[in-house]
Formats: sequence, C-alpha cells, structure tokens
Amino acid sequence: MRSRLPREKRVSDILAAAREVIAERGYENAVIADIADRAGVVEGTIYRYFENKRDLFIRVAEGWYEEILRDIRPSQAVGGTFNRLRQMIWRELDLIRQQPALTRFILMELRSDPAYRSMRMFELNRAFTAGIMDLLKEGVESGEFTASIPLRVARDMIFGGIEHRTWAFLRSEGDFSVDESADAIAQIVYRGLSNRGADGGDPLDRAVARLEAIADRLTPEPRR
Amino acid sequence: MRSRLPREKRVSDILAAAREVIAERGYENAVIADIADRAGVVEGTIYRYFENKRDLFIRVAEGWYEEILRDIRPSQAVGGTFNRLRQMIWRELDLIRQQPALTRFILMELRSDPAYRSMRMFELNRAFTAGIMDLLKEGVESGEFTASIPLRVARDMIFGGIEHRTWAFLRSEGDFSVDESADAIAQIVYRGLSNRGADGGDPLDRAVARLEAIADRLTPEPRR
Amino acid sequence: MRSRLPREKRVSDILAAAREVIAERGYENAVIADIADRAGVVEGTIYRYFENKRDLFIRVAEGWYEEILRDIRPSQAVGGTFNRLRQMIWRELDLIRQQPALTRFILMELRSDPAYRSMRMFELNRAFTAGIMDLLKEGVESGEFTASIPLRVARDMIFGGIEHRTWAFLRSEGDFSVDESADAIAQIVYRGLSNRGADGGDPLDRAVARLEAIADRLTPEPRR
Amino acid sequence: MRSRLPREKRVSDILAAAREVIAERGYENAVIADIADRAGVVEGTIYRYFENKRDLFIRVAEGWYEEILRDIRPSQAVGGTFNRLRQMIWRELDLIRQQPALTRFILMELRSDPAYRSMRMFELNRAFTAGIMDLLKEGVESGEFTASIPLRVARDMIFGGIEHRTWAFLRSEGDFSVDESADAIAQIVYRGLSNRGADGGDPLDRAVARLEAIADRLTPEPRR
DNA sequence: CATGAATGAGTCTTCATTCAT
DNA sequence: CATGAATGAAGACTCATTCAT
Repeated sequence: MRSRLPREKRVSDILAAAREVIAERGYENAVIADIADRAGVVEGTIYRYFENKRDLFIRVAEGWYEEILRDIRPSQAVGGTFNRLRQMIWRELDLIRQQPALTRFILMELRSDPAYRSMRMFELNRAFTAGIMDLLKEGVESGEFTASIPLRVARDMIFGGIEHRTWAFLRSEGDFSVDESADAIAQIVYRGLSNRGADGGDPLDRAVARLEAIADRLTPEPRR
Repeated sequence: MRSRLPREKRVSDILAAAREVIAERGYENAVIADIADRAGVVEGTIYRYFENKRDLFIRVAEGWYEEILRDIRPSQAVGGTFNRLRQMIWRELDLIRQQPALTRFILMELRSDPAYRSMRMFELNRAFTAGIMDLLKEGVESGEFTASIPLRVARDMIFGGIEHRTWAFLRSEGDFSVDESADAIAQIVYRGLSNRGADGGDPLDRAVARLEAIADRLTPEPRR
Repeated sequence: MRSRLPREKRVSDILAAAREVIAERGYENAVIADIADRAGVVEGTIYRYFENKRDLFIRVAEGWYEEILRDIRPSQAVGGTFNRLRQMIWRELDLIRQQPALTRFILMELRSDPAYRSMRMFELNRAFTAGIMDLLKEGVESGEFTASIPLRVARDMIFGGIEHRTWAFLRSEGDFSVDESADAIAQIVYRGLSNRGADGGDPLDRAVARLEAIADRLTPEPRR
Repeated sequence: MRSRLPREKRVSDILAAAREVIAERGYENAVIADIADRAGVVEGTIYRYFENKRDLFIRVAEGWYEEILRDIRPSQAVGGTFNRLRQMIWRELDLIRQQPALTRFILMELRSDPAYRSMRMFELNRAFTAGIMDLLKEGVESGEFTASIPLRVARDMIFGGIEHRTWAFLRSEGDFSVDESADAIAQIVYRGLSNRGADGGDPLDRAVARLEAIADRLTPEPRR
C-alpha cells in the first residue's frame, strides 16, 4: 500500500490536498487527518514535509499566491491615470472572482494571524498593493491629484472597498460585478483626489478616459 | 452556595461576563468555563439560558451593539452634505477607538459566521449604515452628487476604508487619527461623487453614457 | 454509566489509580489513559482535577511521601550518637523495604525532573535528611567527631550508600538486609568521623596541616 | 550521494554521532533521525548495523567506557592503603568532572534499564569497581581493616557517596571539588574500617599516608 | 433552578521502524 | 549496500455539552 513518490511530487500532492480542504472548510476547521486522507498518505507523512499545521497552511497560501502573481499578465500599457487605476482595481476584483477560496483564506483568516506581518505573504501582498500607491503618488507629483489628502487613506478605501464589495460573494451569499465595481471605485478615487478646477477642462479628460475604458471593454481580454 | 436570581438578572450577569471574556480573548478563544466562572455560576447554568456557545455570543454582540446605538447622541444638526458625511464617518471611527474589543469581535469574528446575515446583528448594522446611504441618496436627488456612480460602491468604500484604516489599531499593532481619517474619507467620497462643474460636462457625460450602453449591447457575454 | 462522586472522593480515586500505575510502570511509561481506566473515569475527567500529567504525578508523590512521614513513629529516644545514627539509617532502609515503588519513583525518576528542586517533594525530602545532618553537627560540637572532614560528604556517603545498597532490590533484582546495612553504614560513618585517640595524634595532625597549606601554595594551578 | 564505506568506518561514524547526540540531549530525548543526520547517513542505514535504538545506545556506552578505561594510566604505585584508596576515588571523581555526559548517561539512564545487569556495561563497570574491593580486601587480610564490617557496604558508600556528591554537578546545578571530596570520602572509609587501636601507632600511619598524598599532589599528574 | 462532575469525540504531534527502489 | 519516504500506533490535552443529584 505504500507508494514511493519523489519528495517534490509528494509535497505538491499534500499542498494540493491542503488547498482543497482549506478552500472547503477554511483555516480553523481544516483538519490534518482530512488533508492526509485526500493526499493519500497518513498524518505522519505530512509532518515529514511540514513543521506543523500553521507551517503547512502558510506554504499553501504562499504557493497559491505566487501562482496567481505569475499568471497575471504584464500590464497592457493602458494610458491615463484613471485607466491604469481602473485596470489595477479590475484585476484585483477579477482575482477574487476567480479565486474566492484563496482570497477568503488570506483575507479573512491568515491575515488575522499574529505573525502575519512577518510572513512572506505579507511581502507578497505588499508588492501587490504597492503598484496602486505608486500610481497615486505619480498622480500627486504630476499635479493631477491634490496633495492635501493622505494617499494612505485613499489606498485603504480602495482595498477596503474591494473587500466590502466582495464580502457577500466570498461568503457565497451574493455576487458582484467586476466591471461595475472597478469603474465605480476608480471613479470615486480618481474624482476624489483629482485637482480639476471649475474650468471644465478636466471633465473632458475624464470623458476621454471613460471612452478608452469602453474601448478596453470592447476588446475582450483573454479569460484566465 | 446556590443563589436564586431572577431570570433577567442571571442572564445579564452571564452576558456581562461573556462580554468581558470576549473582549479579552476574542471569539474563538473564549471558553465557556471562564465565562461561567466570572458570572459566578456554573457551566450548566449557562445552558439553561442559552442554546449554545454561538447563541450566547450573538446575544452578547447584539446587546453590546444596541447599547452603543443608544448612546450615540442625536445628530447635532451640522449643516451641509459634506459636514454631515464627515460627522457620520467620524462617529464610526470614534466608536472603533472607544470600543476596539466590540469592533474586533463583530468585524473580524462574528461577521465571518455563516449565519451572520440572518442575525439581528446584521439588521442592527444595517441600521447603522443606512444613515450614510440616506445621506448619499439625498445628495443625488438634490443634484449635488452624480447619479452615474452606484452608491452601494461608495458605501462599501466608506466602510471598507474605515476598516482598513483601523485594522492595525484593532490588532494592537498601530494607531490612527480619527480626525484625519474622517476628513480624508469624507473628502474622497464627497469629491468623488460631487457634480462640481457639471454644466460643462453634461453633454459629454451624456454622450459617454450612450456609448456605454452600446458597448454593453455589443459585449457578447453577460458582463460581470 | 456516569457516577457522580464528590470531588474529594474522585480525586483520591484518581490519585490511587495513578499511584498503582506509577508503581507498576514507572513515571515515564505511565499513561494517562491507563490511569483513567483504572480510576473508572475518562481521560478528560483527570484533567478536571489536575493541570497535566506532571502535576498529577507530583501530587501522587507528595501524598505518598506525606503518608509515609505521618506513619513514622516518633523517635524512641535511643541513647548515644552511634545508636541514634544507626536508628535513622535503619528507618530509611526500612522505608525502602516497605515502599519500593515510591522510592523508585522519587529516587530514580522524580528527582531527575529539572524542577525537582522547586517541588514540595524537595522540601519534604530535605526535612527527612536534615535530622542526620543535625546529629552529625552535634557530634562535632561535642568533640565526639573530628571537625576536619566536611559533613556534607559524610551525609552524601550515607544517602548514596543507602541508595547503592538498595539499588538491586528496587530493580527487583536482589535483596538487602536492613539490619546489617544499617549497622555497617552507621559504623563506617561513626568510626570514620570519630575522634578516638586524638590525644596522641594531634601534634602530627598539626604538622600535616601545615605541610598541606604549603603544598597548596606550591600547587601551580588552583586545586579542583 | 551514497558513499560506500567499509562496515567498520560506517559503524564508528554512527557511534560517534550517537555519542554526541546522547551527550547533548540525553538518552530519552536522543532521536534516531538526529543521529543519522549527524553521521551523514539515513535512518534506515542505522538499522542495518544496529538492531534498534536501545542496542545502538548500549554499544555507544560500551565503546565510550572502554575508551575511558583504556585511557586510565596504570596506577603510579602510590604507597599505603589510604593513598591508594584516595587515588582511586580521585580518579572516579575526576572522570565525572571530565565526562559528565557519559556519566549522566550511564548513571542516570542506562543503569535504569531493566537489562542493565546483562549488559557488557555492567561487567565493565564491575571491573572498574573491582579495584576498590580488592584494595579493601587486602586491607582486611593484612589486619589494617576490621573484618567485622561487610566490605560490600563500604563499597556502596564509596560509589553512592561519589554519586550523591556529584549529583548537582551532573544536573548542571552546582559544582564539587575533586580533591576535597576524594580526601573526605577516603578518610571516612579508611578510618571507618581501620583497626587502629588506642595505642597511637595508627595515627602515625595515617599521618604518613597523608604526607604521601601531599607528595602526590606536588607531583602533578598529567592531565587527561 | 442550579450544580458541577463527567463525558468523549476530536486534534495535533512524535518517532521508532519498515521496506520499495 | 544505501536511501529516505512512508507508516502507524501512541499519547497528551481541550472543551462544548449533557445530566444525575
């Protein structure tokens, strides 16, 4: 009954099994015995490859996350601050739509871990959000955005808004529109930070940007 | 040693004890035995008044929340949409600062409960957020806010932003400024929804809206 | 199937069961499940009364030991240093003969515990050995014993000798005579410390002491 | 990666690794995986050369012990029963000081093994202690020692005394003086068994013996 | 009503030993 | 011979819930 697999294969089997179980039951309720069963090994085997439950779970999250990051195609050079902002938010929302279990795991459970800030996850996530901050900073530097509103708060509103928007979906209790949400969030932030005066020049810019967004939508992005 | 208390007194003793323990240890780590101890009763007694652990905890949260709502002084009639918006956000932030344990409990733990939407908590919370929505709706109706951005998203950005902003504080890992945060969030939302300089933009907006409708029809699969 | 006993009765049942198991299997190999079985309860019940395995075991040892100390009849005022010494040694040997399991537990296992010195056991044991030291000290003070031999070493020889003497018995691999052993140990110590015929030896002793002091000074490195 | 070593080399590597681990962690806490790691082999390999954990550990102890015995230089013909006794005790104490890990292993752990008496260790140890017994017997035969005290008990007091004396040191909780302890133990035993009458002849002998001991000390023994 | 003793089903974790390759 | 993956049997400890008194 004992099959010998190379270390890598076994590890990936266990990680895959763990991923499944976590996706189904969540962090706290996932049980080592279940994972072992599903990976076709006994519990002890898991402990050959992973220090303990927490270690296993963190590795699951990291692998998952890295896989996601790798899959994200490089930005298709959309023009204009608004459009780039919209695109980044769109991607985050799309990821959540595609990977609700991962998101739920990271957002709702792993992040509550006292050691979260010292995990590699934290760094990965930071890299993921840094892009938005850079974009906002550039906007301020170019004069497109006001300098009078702390960007940290804008960032929190973006990510917090995304989380709230998708909350029901993540709990399998509702749905959300990726496009509509991306549009609305991007607009509120863009307009909220924008330096446009009363002269009417800015609204034009914004209208052009929205037209470009429509063009984007008409050019269907390959589905992941 | 067995004191016979009226049902109400007993229940409130237990609720108070539970609240303490939850505030100290959090939902998952709160233990029935602890609560019983602190309430001066015995584990079995708790089960006479509460179905089970979850039931007890929900009742704790509800009581807590109602107490808070009752304590909130009626709006001191500040004038102007922006000021009222800012005031409501300020109150929420201030509540978090004053009651981190309650907030942590509801935000991070209770809300994850599968049955959250069917709890009275959900309704209470809805009442708490409804004010914001009403304000935003009034803004739209009076023409102060644009009608082109879904208000649900704005609401999510407000509450999501608040949560993100206060996350570190709730985890005892950082701090936040109530005033600065309230200001910034209110500004972004207000400016983000505002119809400033709408006279010059309207024709363009209308044109854009028509194009969007066309794009929608052309998009082969239902938009997400 | 669930019988309700008063706390005290249940505790004593568990302690008794634990004592049995420890006596049979020893500290390390005693298993909670076994003890529970024998006490007629489930494992969880044990944890209602005892913090953990170590706690239970220490309580067993203490109870056992106190029981022993209580049973020891008050000293029957034998006269003379030698006779009193012999009597104390005899009692220790007799205790070992009567309670091999306890002795094995304390001597061989509990004493190895890193926290042994902070246990009440340590104190109890100290009280038990203090009598011997007092006796030896009195002997020195009265001039019956020489002051030139450290009493600590004599004490170690007594207790170490007792342990060695009874080792095989404790391991159920041999036997020993309480009387013969008590006699011999007492004699060696008594004669070993005795000042007999000191009058002729003194001048020489003093000369030797001076030489030793010189030797000390000449010894290049500090003596171990 | 698999190097093919001659059987002997492999065995000695494993033994060396095991010795290290035992010295660091003790018998119970030494783990096969650790030993394999340190020996540069894999767990399974160990089982090719050793029946099981116990077997390995016994072989470690034996090898260690034999090495020690081999290192002990032949007695440098010190004169007089007292001095020879003192020297032998001194050597045992010195060995403990030099090799606490080995001693702790043998004294506290291996010796508790039910099969200890059938191990070669037991025989080795017997050889080690036999010298003392021979010396004591000679003392009795020459009339220097009394025949009325069982020598077995004297032997137990010597070794038991040594163990008690060094107990704290072996538990890393204290220290002891090799010289002082050797002196005191030897004196108690010598005087305890001695046949010296009241005529004053004996004290002279003893004084001479002590002088010789001083001479020994002034002739530094090569350090091991 | 209140007690609080008792339950018992988990859960994680450890490690000596085996055995397919 | 050597590898090292896999086994599997323990074992300590937790805690919500029940129920005899």
